[in-house]
Amino acid sequence: MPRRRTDDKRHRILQAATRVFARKGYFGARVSEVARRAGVADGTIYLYFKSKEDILVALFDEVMAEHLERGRTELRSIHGTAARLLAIAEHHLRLFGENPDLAVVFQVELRQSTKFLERFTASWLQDYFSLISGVIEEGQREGALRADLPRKVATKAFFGALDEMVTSWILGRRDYDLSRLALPVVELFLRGIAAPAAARRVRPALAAVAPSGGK
Amino acid sequence: MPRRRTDDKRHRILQAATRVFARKGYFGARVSEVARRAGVADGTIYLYFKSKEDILVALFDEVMAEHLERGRTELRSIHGTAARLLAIAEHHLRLFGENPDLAVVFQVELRQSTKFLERFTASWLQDYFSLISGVIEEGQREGALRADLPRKVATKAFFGALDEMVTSWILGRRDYDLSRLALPVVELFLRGIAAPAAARRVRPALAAVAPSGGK
Amino acid sequence: MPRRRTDDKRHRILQAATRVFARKGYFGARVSEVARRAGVADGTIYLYFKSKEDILVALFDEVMAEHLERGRTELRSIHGTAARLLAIAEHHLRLFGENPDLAVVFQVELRQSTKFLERFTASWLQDYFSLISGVIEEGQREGALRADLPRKVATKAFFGALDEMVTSWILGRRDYDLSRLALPVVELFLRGIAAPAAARRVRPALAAVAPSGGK
Amino acid sequence: MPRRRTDDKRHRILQAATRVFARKGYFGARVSEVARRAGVADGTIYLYFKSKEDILVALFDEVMAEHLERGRTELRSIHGTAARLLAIAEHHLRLFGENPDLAVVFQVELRQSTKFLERFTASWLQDYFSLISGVIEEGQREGALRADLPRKVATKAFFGALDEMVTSWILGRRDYDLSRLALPVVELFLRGIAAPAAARRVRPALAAVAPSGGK
DNA sequence: GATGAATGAGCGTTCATTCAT
DNA sequence: GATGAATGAACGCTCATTCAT
Repeated sequence: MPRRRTDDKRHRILQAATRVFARKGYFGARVSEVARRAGVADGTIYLYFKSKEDILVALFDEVMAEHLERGRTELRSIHGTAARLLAIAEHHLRLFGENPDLAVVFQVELRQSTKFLERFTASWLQDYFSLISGVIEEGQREGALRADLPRKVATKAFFGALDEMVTSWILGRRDYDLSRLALPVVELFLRGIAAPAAARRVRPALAAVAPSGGK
Repeated sequence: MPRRRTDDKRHRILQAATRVFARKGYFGARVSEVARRAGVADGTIYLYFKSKEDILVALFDEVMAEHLERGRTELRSIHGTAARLLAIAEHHLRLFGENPDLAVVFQVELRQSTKFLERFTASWLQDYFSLISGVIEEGQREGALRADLPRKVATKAFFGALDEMVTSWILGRRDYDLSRLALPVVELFLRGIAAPAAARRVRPALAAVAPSGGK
Repeated sequence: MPRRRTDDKRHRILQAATRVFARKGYFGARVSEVARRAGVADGTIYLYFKSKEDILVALFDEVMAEHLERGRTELRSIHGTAARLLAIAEHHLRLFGENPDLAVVFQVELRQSTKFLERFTASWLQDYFSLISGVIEEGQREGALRADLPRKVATKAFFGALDEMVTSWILGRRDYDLSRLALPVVELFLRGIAAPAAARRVRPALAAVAPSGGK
Repeated sequence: MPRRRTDDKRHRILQAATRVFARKGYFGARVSEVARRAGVADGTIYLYFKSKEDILVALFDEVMAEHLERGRTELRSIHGTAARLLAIAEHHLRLFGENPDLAVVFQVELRQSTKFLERFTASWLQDYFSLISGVIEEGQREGALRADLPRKVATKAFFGALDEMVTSWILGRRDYDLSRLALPVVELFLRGIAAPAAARRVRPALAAVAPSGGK
């Protein structure tokens, strides 16, 4: 598949931007540094992107489009709720574990302002939540998952847990394989951390203390 | 404990900063706007804070110090792992649910750059993680919690889930009581989402598909 | 009349701008050069003016307001159409003859774009035309001036003649006193250049050749 | 005289430039817009013109060369000072009245900087002034025009009057035939605006008030 | 000749910070 | 302590011009 010279240049700019945004932060990043690293002139950037912000947006849109597409494709051949959730988790953790710069951009830089975050939430995060939520719903229909927990909360908790794994890894020494955490996260999500013997007492215990327990 | 007039000014600056940072983002916020809103001159800000960044750091340090202190105090009078986790979750969600501007600053603005995020992780997040981790450890010692899950992963997952509740709430319409989510989050954390009958099959099912399952 | 420090600074910026705009042209002028010449920092300019363009506009508005005001005041004590027209002409030519930089800005830089020119026409030029036109009208009422020429054309011709004196002087060696031209210009305007004996034949002669002569 | 294909392209560029310069101003005009409008590639412009500035210069040189040439030719068959001045005025006003874009460029854009204006003055304006001045001189020799007015001042006044007719027309609604003004302008130039009875008193009246009257 | 992608110098403007009052 | 006018370094972006094809 031959790439047009043009696509190559665009790609190099995105790569350079990922690197620079990850190291300096979006606001700290200089367009001229992105250009230098991409091996193009400053002005060339503006032949491919409308503005500095547009680079960030394109970066995230394109990565996410591909990530989601791959996720959906893979899920087609995987059956069973547990296996599917594990696949999602591994995908997620692998994507960022293998691209730490990308991880930094997604975990940190993209959340720079509610503006970006809202855009990001409005587009791919919704899709991602749908993907997860769909798997959960299916599990509930099949009886593999409990139906007495709000699905939305469960979806967010699952995503939040994965997200925090990535964030912690990024900010830490990154000296372990991030995707290895998929298994414990999914297991925790499915079985909880309560000891089996204690599990049946969880609900009454919580009900006793929760401020809304009386309702 | 009488407050000096001076402390009042400092406090007003922090309040104004919370508001402005929440609305405009840290980089979009203007020191002069913070000053205006605080009812002081631009230069006055620098009598109380070293720099714009210092305002953000002070903001977060002080809020967190108080939050953690209150959390620790409260935990002394609460017993039982489930109840303690619920207390932490409620505390967390109530703090931000009652202070949306603060929530925006903590969820979004503080994560603007790895620099801030690292500082934030290095200080109070470590303490917060210790608090959670301590409760989990105690639960494991007492037999209330399983010990076959990495405690660190569980801690991060718990925090990540809470964090995501806050982020979603901020970015959404904020038309529900955030702290109400404490109960389902804790219950999910403790019991998992797998149906009781299916729960015992989770581990073998995962082991069968996990790439690292053979280990 | 004590000047506030602030007014002094503003004034210095306008003076510096006049100089720089005259020498380099508006587009060729650098804001930093204006600042340097005014002895202020670049940013200080923006405490007094909204933008580079605003400097030009303020320059012209203020000079013209003063010029017109003085012109109107002086005319009050001058009687007779010829004397009044002469006063206007001398005022005009003296203003620019004594301030060549100002002249350059007004004759050249201000006409840089229809945008400026329209603004300039809409505001003070209208007033200036009214001033001239008023004197002509009065002369016609008093019988000192012919009424068989369109007053608007006469007004523009008078102004155009003065304007061209200034432009030519600016572009030339400036080695004569510009205001000395007031007298011949006014005399020409009043009596025309035709020899008295030939004057009465002008109209028939023109009528014979003018394309619209038949009407 | 067959035109090479090449000349056509050059011509289209000049036409496009006239349009764009008139609408956006020289500095506001983009070379790429001129290219687009001319239907050529950006780079092609530089095969025909050395620079953006060169386009403007060529535009004006070529229009003026043709205008002057036509003017001179026409004057050969016109006799009588009044008729000749009228011919010049009509030519002038018709040229611009029929080409408003050209008028804008000549009245406004060309005067953008002393640099352009000086060049313009040095070349064709001198020729134009010579043309007018020649007619006046001839008139004076023949006794049709007074000789007691500085010829240079009269020339500039005549040109200035025409010039102002064009400028006013451009900036106004352009809802009348510009060339119709030739007749009143020439008549004014020849006979002046003073009422015949008052005309003989003009000189003494002016002498009485002119600051240089005592000389 | 013609193209148009690429270049990179250049500048108006912003705003955190300072400091004379 | 408090002020707010002044500072000036810093940068995203534009666009006339070039040149490999």
